[in-house]
Amino acid sequence: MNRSLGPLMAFPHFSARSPCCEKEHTNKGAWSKEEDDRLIAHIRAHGEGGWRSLPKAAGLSRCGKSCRLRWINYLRPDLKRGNFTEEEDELIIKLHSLLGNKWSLIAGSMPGRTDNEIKNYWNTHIKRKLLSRGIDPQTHSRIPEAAGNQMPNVPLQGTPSKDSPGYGRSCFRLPDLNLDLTLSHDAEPSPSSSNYGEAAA
DNA sequence: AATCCCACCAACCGCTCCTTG
DNA sequence: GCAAGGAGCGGTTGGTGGGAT
Repeated sequence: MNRSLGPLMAFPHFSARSPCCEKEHTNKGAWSKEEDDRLIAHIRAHGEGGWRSLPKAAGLSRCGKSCRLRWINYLRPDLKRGNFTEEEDELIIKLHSLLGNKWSLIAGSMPGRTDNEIKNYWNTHIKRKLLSRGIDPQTHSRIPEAAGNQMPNVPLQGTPSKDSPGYGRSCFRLPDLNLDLTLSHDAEPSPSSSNYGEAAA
């Protein structure tokens, strides 16, 4: 991580934030079947949200963040799981070239897949796949010494960054991809933004 | 059979963003 | 406009299983 940490990092005990939970009294590590069942039962009864208070209400000795992660990445009923298809591979590559490491945005375009799953898959499979094609996984441009003819060295268009003007509200397009990604805080998820399946085909 | 190495992935950590009062 | 707290995100770590030696 290369975020500006500020002077407080030298003095962690002066953190401006209280911890999200009392770590001495929370379980860590792998979830047991019983914990999963409790979490599922609670969310079925009360719905998602209120993660901070959920552990107590559900009778779990877990941090709220941990509960949220477990639900989103593993317990949610609409998860697809299983191997990624070749089409999904290509879609991830294209979306990553467009959006960078915005895993949640990429996951938003891939129903049934989670940001964590995609991130892991990227780091373990796709990075290597691109390198073997002579493509830099971060820039999506050709690696000079591995020059082949796999891909024209086209500069990326509109790869967003927090420092770029209009971040979060811009429209990005990729020439060979039939995408119209309008990123807007107040935009409704529109059917027109769900044509990624066609684009990947 | 033992051990080492590597790939995979669930989960954690620390940060920023967003909402609310 | 500001501060505080909750939610969400992305990077990283650690445990585990399988293949190689």
